[in-house]
Amino acid sequence: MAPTTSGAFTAHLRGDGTIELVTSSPVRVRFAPSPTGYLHIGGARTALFNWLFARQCGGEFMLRIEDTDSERSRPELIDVIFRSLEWLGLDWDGTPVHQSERGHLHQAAVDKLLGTGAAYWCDCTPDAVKARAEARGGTPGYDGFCAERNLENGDGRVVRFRVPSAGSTAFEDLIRGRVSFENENLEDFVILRSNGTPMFHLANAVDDADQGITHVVRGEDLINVTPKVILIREALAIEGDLTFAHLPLIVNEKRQKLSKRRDDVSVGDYIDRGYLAEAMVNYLATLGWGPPDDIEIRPLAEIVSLFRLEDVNKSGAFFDVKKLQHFNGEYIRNLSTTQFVNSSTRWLYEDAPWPAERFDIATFEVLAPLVQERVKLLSEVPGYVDFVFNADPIIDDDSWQKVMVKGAELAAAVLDHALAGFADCEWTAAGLEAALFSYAEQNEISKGKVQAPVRVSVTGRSVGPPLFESLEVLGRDETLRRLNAAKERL
RNA sequence: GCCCCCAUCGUCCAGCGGCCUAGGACGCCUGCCUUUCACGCAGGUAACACGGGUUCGAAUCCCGUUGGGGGUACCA
Repeated sequence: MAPTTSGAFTAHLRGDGTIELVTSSPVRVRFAPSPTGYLHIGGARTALFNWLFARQCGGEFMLRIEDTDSERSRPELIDVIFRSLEWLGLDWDGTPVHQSERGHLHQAAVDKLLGTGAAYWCDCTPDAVKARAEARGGTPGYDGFCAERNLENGDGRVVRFRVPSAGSTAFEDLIRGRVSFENENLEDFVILRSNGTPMFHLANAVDDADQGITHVVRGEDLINVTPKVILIREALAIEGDLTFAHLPLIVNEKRQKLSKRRDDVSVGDYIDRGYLAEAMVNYLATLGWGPPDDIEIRPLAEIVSLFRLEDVNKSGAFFDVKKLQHFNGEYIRNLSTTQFVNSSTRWLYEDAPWPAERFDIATFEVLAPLVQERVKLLSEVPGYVDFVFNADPIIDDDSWQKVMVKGAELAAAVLDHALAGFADCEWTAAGLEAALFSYAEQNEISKGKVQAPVRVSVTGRSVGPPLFESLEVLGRDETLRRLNAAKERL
């Protein structure tokens, strides 16, 4: 059960570039989103797996906002990301760190690398780099043009890391085993932009060390940047081990990495559609991992204790909304009625398909249990009760066509029977049932066929909550009025 | 092109050399239950990419092929 740890000491980089070793909790992970978009499914899964790993072994789950690219970062999104994590229930430890506020640490690291010759200034423009690459034969990448020019700081210049020309850089990945890169395939990459801000690799290496991170759990799309981070750590003489675990990507139906613009994957959108956080988290946990006993739907606490980072899959997982919906339906049905009513609030009051003044919570509460066992998404709730809160039912054309037009003869007879029977029957579900189904018995017609015209007349649709309970809530006068209206429309 | 990773039902997981005539879940199909729908219940459909090894024995180990994905930025 014990997670792989790096021991009780963690390298800590001081502002002046020197290193100190500090004791720390055995495991400390971080989720490090870049505020260039909303939190999406992939990020949520990465956060979840980090969180599960930390919570399971009593470690710490930190947050770090990677906003070193001022051009792309959108500060207003940071709060959206926090709120999405809160919605998911992934609580974090300590105060979130913003990389943009730690420029001095990054600068100190760059200075140190410059001082030891592990990095150098470069005045090549991207265009020049590309032009030389094409002249060489199309192999992309920087050619080390400025490596021995001993340039000083200057306008428009960047700092590049001097990658060893020989040897290889490898690391042990908890999920993938040993991953190795030949250094000759790594170009001298930029660590400090010409505008003075640090690049991702540099800030990442420095901050992981400074925050005492022990395990880096992230998407596989970042696996190729790992050797660069390791090279930087080595050049900075950062001690202590960093264990990596690269998670398989979550993919779309074309088996490509989920993309914010191409795929519909914002966590916020799923909140809006009526998914429960518990269902989302539970489903996400089954993407790339499965419990040993094959029981997929279960409390988070159990997942926390069963989860093993080492058991995570290596291959990409398709985000199957159908299966998510099934999970959601299960979670909705497991709610208490009160919880269900509370969870439905925004669909009852905000974008409800009825005039606000006609809505009555007490009436809804009567129907709620019947609705609860039928919906897979909370956004479906209004569709089951709108007939009560609208002055007239919204007639569904297909339903009307099928039941009231094609079955016009039966519909007319049933309506007459209902009108007569409902006029003085006991106004309870049982009383209504007896009054209507006496027609089915007398004429030897299935109850299903008999209830259909009444349902369509009163609710507008051929599907919905149980009919007699619905009528009971609607009331005698309104029911008779709608039955008459439908009869005239026949 | 080059680098890295991956490969079991349509999909998500189980399987870690014999318990596999490959198990569970979603989906789909059948039936039952039933006032519609949904739930529930009982069934069914459907996979070890291919080729070589290793081994008494391979879905499981090794190599290759093919296929897929990720990366290849002064994004992260």
